[in-house]
Amino acid sequence: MLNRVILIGRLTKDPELRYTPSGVAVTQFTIAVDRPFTSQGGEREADFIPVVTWRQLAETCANYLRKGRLTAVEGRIQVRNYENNEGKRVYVTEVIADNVRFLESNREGGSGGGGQREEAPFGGGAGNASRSNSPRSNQNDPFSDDGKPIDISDDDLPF
Amino acid sequence: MLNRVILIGRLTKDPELRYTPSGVAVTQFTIAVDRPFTSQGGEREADFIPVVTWRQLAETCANYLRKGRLTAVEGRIQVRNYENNEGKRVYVTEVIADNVRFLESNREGGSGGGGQREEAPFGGGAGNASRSNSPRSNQNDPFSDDGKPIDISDDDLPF
Amino acid sequence: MLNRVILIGRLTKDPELRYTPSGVAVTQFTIAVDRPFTSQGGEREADFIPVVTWRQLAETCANYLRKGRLTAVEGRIQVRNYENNEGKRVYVTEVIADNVRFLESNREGGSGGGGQREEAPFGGGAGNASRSNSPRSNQNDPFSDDGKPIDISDDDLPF
Amino acid sequence: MLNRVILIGRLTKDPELRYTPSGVAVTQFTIAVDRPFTSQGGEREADFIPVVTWRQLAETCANYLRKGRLTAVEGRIQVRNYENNEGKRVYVTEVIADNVRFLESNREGGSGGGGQREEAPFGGGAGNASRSNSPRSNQNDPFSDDGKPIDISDDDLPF
DNA sequence: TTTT
DNA sequence: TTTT
Repeated sequence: MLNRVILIGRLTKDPELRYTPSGVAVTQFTIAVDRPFTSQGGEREADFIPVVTWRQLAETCANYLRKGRLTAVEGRIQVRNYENNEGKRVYVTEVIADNVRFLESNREGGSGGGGQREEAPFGGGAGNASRSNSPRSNQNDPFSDDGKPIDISDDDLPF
Repeated sequence: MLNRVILIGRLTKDPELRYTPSGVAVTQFTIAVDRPFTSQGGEREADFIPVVTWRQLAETCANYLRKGRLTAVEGRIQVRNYENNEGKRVYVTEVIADNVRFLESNREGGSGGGGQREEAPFGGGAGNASRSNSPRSNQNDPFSDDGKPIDISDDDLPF
Repeated sequence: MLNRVILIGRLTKDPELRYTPSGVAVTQFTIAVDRPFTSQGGEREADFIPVVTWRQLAETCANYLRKGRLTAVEGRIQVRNYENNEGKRVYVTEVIADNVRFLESNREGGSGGGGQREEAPFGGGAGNASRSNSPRSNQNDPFSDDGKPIDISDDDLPF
Repeated sequence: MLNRVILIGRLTKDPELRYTPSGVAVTQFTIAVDRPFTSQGGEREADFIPVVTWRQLAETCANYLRKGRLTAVEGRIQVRNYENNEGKRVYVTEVIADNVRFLESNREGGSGGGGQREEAPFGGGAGNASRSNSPRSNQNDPFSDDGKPIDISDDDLPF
């Protein structure tokens, strides 16, 4: 009846833009959110939370977000489940974002390589960009159950 | 850096109160939150979100919450992971609640059987109750990976 | 850059539906939210927070909300200011709601008098109702600075 | 019953640290939060929202926050009211923060003058600093009704 | 596996 | 000015 999440953290990798069979943009990334306390052993800990954005917001995120960037995410928790190849039900919890704020537009030093270097639109979070992303292995993708290709279908389209 | 969740929904079952080896109370339940839209097929859908409470809040929740009750939960997303008996890493996402509001204190008609019928404290959510809960099978526990007993240890203690 | 409010409380009165000069619906009400602690003197206290809804949500709120009803409100804080008749700048803080959940659809006993008794749509908060509201004096309107008629113009239209 | 606010914006001035008669630290500042849309005239607009922090968080904010810094604030809405010198009731709405995150620890260029230049503690938001702040005119203080000294008393102490 |  |  009400389901609201707000996160501030840093991207663990560059975002992944894909398209559903019918051509709708989806971007996934993981945000690392430091916990407000240390573990019993005294180490800093973080939660690694998968985030999904759709349509224009997906394009904008793919365009402007990069690994390491401080980012605010607003959305709702979604719990999907599917049967894996061993016939076992697997639960996947993600945040479906409807608002993403880029809190660092251009990180000093950049993320090293020869990536795109686009400026975020004024204020962050809005925009209407398109982008042809290079293919990428999703071997360590937190969204996919290993051995099973990730499950993006038009059935998952929210709103 | 910031991690905040607010949910309003209904309990899918009575809550489960347990104790860590060192005697700290933990209560788990699942809250069903209706999505704000229907699926492509036109059915109403819901997300089933696991919630964990600790210490005194755990005792209060075990005392006053029951299956079907409308409840507000405030907390943060936590992603735990462990290796299951096949050596595979399993991710468990839960909401660690620090505030729970009982939006229906005594449901008309009750939940049928001969359960406890305690009144919630004025305003809901506060209180300082204790309770000796009868043992309960955790066969259908949504928190446990089947075949693996649930993993409540003092290491999970937050705050 | 991000501005999010979630409130659960009770309406202090029936909501007030009006229309801007160009015919856009606006509904205002005040929600009383109990504080989580008592005052130094030991009394329970509450904050009385003005809420504004626009367009279809305004119509639905006017139709289904009534004094005393437990209600969840999601929106953003807005601070308006204007010059009053003594030339002094007055600040008005309101929550502009984009999501309202009716947590009690039909209160047992009703609100006494011969008011409307409409049932909320399944799940609350959605719906597409229209309603011809009778004129109402705004003598005790919490939104108006006394002596000054309330200031609803098309300039205030959000989104 | 539930009252939660999350804001991300920039400080309009350096924060103001004071002490109640009994010696409790209070820090006030205003955060400017850009609206997600432009006004009818096409200008960017913002809400200027007063924030209050108490005790140790007050000391930390006074120590590390400065005019212009991007900041996340988590708290609750509080509506105080008092009678002004003309016998009129004045309502003051503030966000009482219980969590503040410093999203920019040391702004490039600084705020010009010869202010303190302390580094924020790792991660922002924690800390236990003390500071003797120089007196400051509160002529444009959004918290004070002009002509009336600001009203910080031990009665306002939350939690 | 699920609540109304 | 206020809700239960």
